[in-house]
Amino acid sequence: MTTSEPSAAAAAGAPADLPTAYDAAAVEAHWYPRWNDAGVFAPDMDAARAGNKKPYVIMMPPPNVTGSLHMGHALFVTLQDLLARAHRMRGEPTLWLPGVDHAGIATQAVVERELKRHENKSRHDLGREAFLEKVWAWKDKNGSRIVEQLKAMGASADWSRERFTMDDVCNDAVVEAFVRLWEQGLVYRGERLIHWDPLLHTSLSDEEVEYEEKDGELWRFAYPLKGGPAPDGTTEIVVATTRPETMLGDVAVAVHPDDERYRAVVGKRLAHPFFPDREVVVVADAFVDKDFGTGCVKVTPAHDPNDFDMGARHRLPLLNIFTSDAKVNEAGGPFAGLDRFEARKAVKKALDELGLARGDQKIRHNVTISQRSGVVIEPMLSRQFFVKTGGFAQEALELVATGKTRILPEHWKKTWDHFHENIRDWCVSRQLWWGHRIPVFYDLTKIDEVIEADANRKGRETEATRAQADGVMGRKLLEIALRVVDDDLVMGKLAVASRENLEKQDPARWAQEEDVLDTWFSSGLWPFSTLGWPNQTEDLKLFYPGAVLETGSDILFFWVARMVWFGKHLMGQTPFADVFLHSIVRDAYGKKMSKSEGNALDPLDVMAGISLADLVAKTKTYPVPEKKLANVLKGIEKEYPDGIPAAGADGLRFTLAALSSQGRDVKLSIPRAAGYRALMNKIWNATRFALMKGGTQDIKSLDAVRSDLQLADRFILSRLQRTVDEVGAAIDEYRFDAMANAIYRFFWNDFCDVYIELSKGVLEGDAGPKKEAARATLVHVLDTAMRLLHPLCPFLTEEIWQKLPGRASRHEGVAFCATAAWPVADQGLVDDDAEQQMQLLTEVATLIRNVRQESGLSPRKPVVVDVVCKEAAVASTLSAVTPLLARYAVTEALNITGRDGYVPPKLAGANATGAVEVVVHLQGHIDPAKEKERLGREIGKAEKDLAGLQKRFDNPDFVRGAPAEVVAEGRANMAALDEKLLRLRGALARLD
RNA sequence: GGGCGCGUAACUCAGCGGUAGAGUAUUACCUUCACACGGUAGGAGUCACAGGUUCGAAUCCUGUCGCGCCCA
Repeated sequence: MTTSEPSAAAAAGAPADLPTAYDAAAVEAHWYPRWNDAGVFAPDMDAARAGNKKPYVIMMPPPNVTGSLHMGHALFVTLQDLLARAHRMRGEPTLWLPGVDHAGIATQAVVERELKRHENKSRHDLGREAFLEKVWAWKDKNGSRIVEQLKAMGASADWSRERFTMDDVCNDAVVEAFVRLWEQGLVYRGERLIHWDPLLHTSLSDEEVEYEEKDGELWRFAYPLKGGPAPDGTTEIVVATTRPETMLGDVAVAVHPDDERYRAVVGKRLAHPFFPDREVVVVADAFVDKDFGTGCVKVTPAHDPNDFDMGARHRLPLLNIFTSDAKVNEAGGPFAGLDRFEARKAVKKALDELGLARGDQKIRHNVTISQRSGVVIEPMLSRQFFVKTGGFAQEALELVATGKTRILPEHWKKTWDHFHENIRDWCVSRQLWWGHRIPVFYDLTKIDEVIEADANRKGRETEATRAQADGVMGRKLLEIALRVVDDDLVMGKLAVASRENLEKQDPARWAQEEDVLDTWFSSGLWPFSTLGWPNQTEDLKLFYPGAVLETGSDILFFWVARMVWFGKHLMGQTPFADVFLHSIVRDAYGKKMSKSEGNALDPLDVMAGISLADLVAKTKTYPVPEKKLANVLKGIEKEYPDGIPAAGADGLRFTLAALSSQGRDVKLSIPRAAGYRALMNKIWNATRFALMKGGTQDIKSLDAVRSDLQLADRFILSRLQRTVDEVGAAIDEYRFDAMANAIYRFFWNDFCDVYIELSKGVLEGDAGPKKEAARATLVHVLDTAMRLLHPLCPFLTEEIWQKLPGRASRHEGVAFCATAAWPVADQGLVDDDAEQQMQLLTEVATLIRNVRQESGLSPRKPVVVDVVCKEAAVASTLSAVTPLLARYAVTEALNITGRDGYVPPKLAGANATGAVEVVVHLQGHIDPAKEKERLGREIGKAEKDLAGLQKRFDNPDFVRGAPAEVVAEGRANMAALDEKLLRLRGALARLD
């Protein structure tokens, strides 16, 4: 590293040549590679090894390789980068580890779609190996886009440690984790009802499905009783269903045990209209809702979760009626081959023709939708691999309950608990190719033995024994065996989990499981797989566990929970002390941003700016439904009539942080972003001012001028210390909005509006200690403020910090703002007196400005003003700063006087607080009528305030019950208002 | 059906027991030599509604309505 690194603009010439507007794009392009090349983003390994300061570690939530930057990414980059940069500046060895996720289903779907479009082939046409080659090629070509975009936002992640969930390091961790869980009995293979996506041909986890409320039809039909009427004369049972086609798989009808209406039929047999020899029995089960529909529920255990449970309770058979495409299979007799929705029509028609239809009614009901493909999920009975979640859930609940892992904002704790208290085992196998192939191997030499054992146990021949008899062998036989043989036999005799690829070693004997693991299995290992686990690497020792996991609340279950389970189980401790969940970025109307809604804003467009025309053109490329498009475009034209102005990376970051409160969503407001973008420019120009007016030569250190500091200097330095504390606390509490606001207030209101305005006089005046003090203060404040703002706005602050004169002596051997020391408040500079005096000064100035402005005086017209003080202390305070006040309020002559013997001029405008009355000489300018009107308004306001206060004091309990200081404050305010009113009324009287 | 969050100025949001705040927008004036992505001054809110607790409620409690999200 070198301190003589010239910045782009510094090289361009003298500070006075700085452009008058901040050019974000140029600055951003300039600094990012310099930081990166200098190794700023990597943790300080020596410090980490020394162990004096605890390393600060954040694992970046790996974006999908298929993805491109969206607002959710922009938000997490902003917040995580902010944390990483702040802690790095605090001297903590900081690791922010980035990476990308292979995103199994999403990526495979994208490549399959491309394959179909360009070559009109399916993945099966290519075969597993060739297809995977395609996916890897696609990943290599497109996978870096998202990384480049993260960098464009300023992400100070350690790219030298970047990981991919399917690289060798992560892959080893997945295999190791799976094998361990298998050996511990925490993974099992079993036949369960799972969510089946008939389009993607794979199982999904409980978390990968969504429920959508839709209009539907509750359709009724009758099952006739077998063997004649029941004792009470009942001849049929009418059931109501939204899925008539599933009656092909019905094995029972259930009624509530307490339901008088059906007491006589419980235990009776019903006639299945299409399968006379099939048993359909009436059972009593408390699950049934007596008041829903007819109070009778058809039971299809193989295609409905509730029915599955009921089936288990009543030992009912499972009858699968669908193929993997969700078409009716051979069990559906005459309906075999029909798609489930066609089958619905056909079944209804057939039942109608049999005279069994019993009417219908409209109903709103929930339909289960695949989050991945959007099609209706089919609950299917299937053999899959599951992770036992009971133990993990207990540990997860405990970690959070005891505070070993904190979930923030706290209201998410309940959601966490609820999820873990109701969790079911996790289906981790996916019928995909892209992903981690499950490291389970089947021993082909044992197939015959296992099949026979299975048949013996069942006491009948099976599909497998028949296949054996037909001479089927090897993998073909394995496939059948895996479908048929009891799972405990497979687990116990046929299958092993192995770290070695047994199939590669001995393909004649071993065959690897075809399925891959759920993407979240590998993501769950992310906090330690990325550090080299299971190898005991130095990184793993130094950087596990992490400090905080920052991510979107939408993946609390998918990801965070899994990391906690695996981290606790495999590493022995929670992977992070804090979980901070940021809100979901929504549009101005609170809708989730989504391309198909047409309301997605591209962070890059907000950074670089985009015209209305381009924005419209871009939206047209989004998959917005035809019907909606016109409305969406109209909305855009209304929302962004002038397009979106370029906010720069820093502007976007500041906006996202400022808007990220503790609520549940962030509504991105472009007008508000414009305000924060203006702040960037304001900061830039304040720097221009400092360099132009303060000069760059021989800036003294603050210590050297400490005894020469004037009121304005002391004021801004005091405010700076408070801001340093506020910002530090805000970061520690994850109150990023508070951080942004504290800086905004300090920079705009305190530094620019007050300090710079007041220091102009000194800076333009003669050389001397006061000027030296002001120059030193100016630079010191900018230097500190830039470091304070750096985590949030790294580019702007680096650019400015580099330009500040005397930097080398203040920060010896430090090359970047990014590596400079984090500001620490100097309590010796906190100065209540200075702040109070400055407040008095600005108040008085505002009184004067108010009078002159409301009187219609030209702002540049100097006026004569008397400031009449009630107390001598106030008078002396103001007298000491007369030049400042005169400048601030643009007065020609300023007379600070006591009240005794003061005679106001005949024609004057007046204003007052409790402490002072300002009298503005207005001869020749005044319109007495207007002035009276203005005074009347002022009096009215004061009276209203006074009345409010008076009301409190009218209640005797207030004085008795309220704390003394509140009462005292109220009294003081009342006295001040009384005084103010007295002065204003006096001024009004003088005008008559 | 259960849970969570939110309803404060025209918009986006802070405040969460002591007389209502910010940014944007808006009105008037200002091409003042850091910045018109600017300055100065102003206008703008029965803090969703109804009860309750309290000397005092936007803030705590209960209920109602509306919006959003999550889980069944």
